[in-house]
Formats: sequence, C-alpha cells, structure tokens
Amino acid sequence: MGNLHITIQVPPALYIKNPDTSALGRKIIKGAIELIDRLGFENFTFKKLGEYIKVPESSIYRYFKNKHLLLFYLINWYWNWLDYKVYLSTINIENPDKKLENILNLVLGDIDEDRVFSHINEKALSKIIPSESVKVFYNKQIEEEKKQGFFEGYKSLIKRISGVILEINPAYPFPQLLSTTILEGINRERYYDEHLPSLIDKTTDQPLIDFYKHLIFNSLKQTK
Amino acid sequence: MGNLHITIQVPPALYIKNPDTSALGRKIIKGAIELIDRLGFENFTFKKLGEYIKVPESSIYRYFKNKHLLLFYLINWYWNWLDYKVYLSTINIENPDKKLENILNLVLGDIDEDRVFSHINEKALSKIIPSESVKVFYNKQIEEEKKQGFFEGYKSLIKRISGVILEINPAYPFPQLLSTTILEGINRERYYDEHLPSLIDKTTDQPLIDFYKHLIFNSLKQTK
DNA sequence: ACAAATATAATAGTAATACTCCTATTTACC
DNA sequence: GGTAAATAGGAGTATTACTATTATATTTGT
Repeated sequence: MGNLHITIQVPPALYIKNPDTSALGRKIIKGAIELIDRLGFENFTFKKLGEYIKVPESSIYRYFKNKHLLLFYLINWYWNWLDYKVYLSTINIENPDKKLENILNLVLGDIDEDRVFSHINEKALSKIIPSESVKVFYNKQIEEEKKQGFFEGYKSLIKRISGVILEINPAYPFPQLLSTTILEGINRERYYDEHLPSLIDKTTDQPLIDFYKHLIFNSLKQTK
Repeated sequence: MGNLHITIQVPPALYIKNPDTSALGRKIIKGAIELIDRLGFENFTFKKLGEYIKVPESSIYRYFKNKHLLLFYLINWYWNWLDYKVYLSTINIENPDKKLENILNLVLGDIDEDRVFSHINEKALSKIIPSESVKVFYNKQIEEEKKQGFFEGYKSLIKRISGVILEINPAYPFPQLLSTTILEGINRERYYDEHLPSLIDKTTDQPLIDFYKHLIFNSLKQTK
C-alpha cells in the first residue's frame, strides 16, 4: 500500500485529547490494549496502566475521561476500521455472492496486522474484541452515547453488510438482523470456542465458518 | 398448578447462605432485581441495595460474596428456570416441529409471572436478562467459575433445545450453534429494539419472531 | 418456658478505585 | 530565547468493596 495517509476517525467526544496526535497518546493506546487483554476490562484501571507504561495516572486522564470511554474509543476504532476493510474487500467486485464471501473471510479469518493505520495494532486489538466489545453496549448511558454518535460506526458497518445481503437477495426481509447475528455471533462463538468449547458443535473441521455459511446461504436462497 | 413444591436449584458456591431460606434473603433478591433494573449492574452496589431495602450492607454480605456472584445467582436461576419451562413446554408432545414452536413462543413471548417458584419474580428478572446476562460470561474468572459448575444450567438449556433441533433434522450439523444463536440473539435484539431500533428491520409486524422462524426453518429444512 | 444457637443490626475500619487539582519541569514552536 | 503547551509528580477526596466486631433479636430444641 506504500505511503497512503489514512486515519480512522472516531467521534471526538470519546476522548479529551486525541491520542493519535502524540507519542504519549499512542503509548497509552498500545498499553491499554495489552493490559485489557491481560487483566480483562473489569480489573483494568488507569493506575495500573500508568504503572505498566511508566506514565503518571493523571497524564492518562488528560486523554480519556474514564476507562469506559477509553474502551469505547478502541471499540469504535475497530468498528470503523472493519467498516473500511469491508468496504475495501467489496469494492470493484461485481458478483454480490463474492462480496459476501470476502466479508465472511474478513470477519471469520485471522486479522493480520496491516500497518497502514498509525497507532493501533489491529491484531492485538482484535484479540480483545470478542470478550470486551459487548461491554460498550449494555449500560445505562447508552442513550447519551447514542446522541453523541458513538454508535454510528457500528451502524455503518451493519448497513454496509446489509447492503450486500440485499444485493444477493433484494426480497430478503431481515438484512440488518442477519448482519448483527453474524457479527455478534462470531464474537460470541470465538469466545465460547476458547472458554465453553463443549457448546461448539465439532461436526466439521471449521464449525464456525461452516455454520455461518450454511445459515446465510439457506436464509438468502430460500426467499428468492 | 395448585400447591406443587418445586424449587429451582443453583450451584451452592454461588451464595454464602441460600437466599430462598429466609425472609431477608428473599428481600435481598427482590430488591437486587429491581435495583439492577433501575441502575444497571455497573452502578449497582451492596450499599445502595442496603439503603433501598433498609438492611445493613453487611447483612447482604452474609448472603453473597460480592455483587458479581449475586448477579450470577440471578442469571443461573433464570437459566435453570427457563430450562425447566422448556422441558415443560415440550413434554408429552409428539411432533418435534411443535416442540420447537413452543420453545420459540417461550423465549420470544412475554414472560408472565408464574408464582410456582418461591422467591423470584420471573417477569422482573426477565427484564434485566437482555442487558445483564452477558456480564457473567465475559470476565477473567470464567475458568474458575466453570469448574464450580456455574455454566451447567446454561449448557443444559442449550442441549435441551439442541435435542429438539436434532429431532426435527438429525442430519443438521450445528444444533448447539443454532441454539445459542437464537437464545443470545433474542436477548441482543430485544435490547437493540429498545436502544438501537434503527438496526431492527421493520419489514414485518413482528420482525424478531419472523426473523428467527425464517432462520430456523431454512436452516433445518435445507439439509434434510 | 428457657437456654443455646443462629441471624440480623449497627457501626467502625481498610485498601483500592476513580477520580480532581495543583505545581514543577520539560518540550515544542515561532 | 521566550512563550505556550504538554507532561511528570504528587496530594487529596468521595466512593466502592469489602472485613470485623459487638450488641440485639429471633429461632429452635428440650
């Protein structure tokens, strides 16, 4: 990709000072991803992060109001990044079936680092997504956060996948429900695969991929 | 149902003293469900619960080690209760399609209070399930909690639904994946319906019911 | 009916969390 | 080289998440 200058944008209300504009900010993001991965979000604190990256706790507060918004920043960045990757993987392709296949390979496959994007290691980030991303949804501040546009990236991603689904079958009535089922389902099953493996059917070599392909194929072909 | 004496059992390691054995315990459970509903689990504390039900904070600690285990108690009770309801709704029925329909009506319909079960208001409890139940899954203690059997109720529920799916189509390769997709999906979409309604397709009168019926029907009929 | 056991109330205390605020020092920039 | 901005470093506060203790009820067995 050479020297493309592309930055993933997140709603500015997520941060106090944009972490991708300074070395300290980038250090905070990198350290936060690693430490959330190690400790889990519940046990992660700004104090521990400060010790981990050898930065005063108070300096972290100059970038993020609290740990919830730091997590939301990361998740939002991920949604926007994935939205962009989905966009790239479907552009210039005629066949909508092929588009959907590319999307599935993206979300079901391993994420490999693409170092186009500045300060975030996508591979490390994608490790914490299955377990931590739900935590930005289910809380009482959601109505406030909606007003500030914190879910626009997620909606855009869902609508992009829905668009491809409708290209395959314009009569299919539930493109968004199917898209969220796939995206969130993959996160959940990835987590189960690690922690509740008895709940993953082992009838094929790649049950997750096969399950979702089977689900999508049969849902979309039938109503045609 | 008259005077059946049935109690839903949860793993004893979830509590210090069984809350359904005393008036105070039942008061704690009732108050906890209400307060978690109002505040959300993150803002819920034992101190606030104590003030709410006019009981010293320290007395609550004699029943539950911490608020996470109190939530887990509630969620576990819900899984076991739902497992029992699913069992009841399929017993003595010959036709597996009809069994699955009954299960779907159970998990997709409104929960109405059935006062067979002692100390828990199922209707109130089911209000907090969509937003709070995920919070017992995604944390670093899961491996410890698995060892203590905290997920056995959930597994039993999934396996019961899977069993019916296999009755309908013994060749279907992903009965458990489909069961979790339905159960967890319904929780998610219920929450979205309230907080992110633009992500729910409005192409039919009852999109959630229709989506899941469509999904299941097409997944199960195809492979036959 | 009474003693013994158990449960609850009421209060105090502690370490950690989630911040805010202030000042000294360093770094960046014109 | 001077000024503004950023960071380091630390102090301080309210809340959270507990533990511990003692006094007072309440229940239970005989």
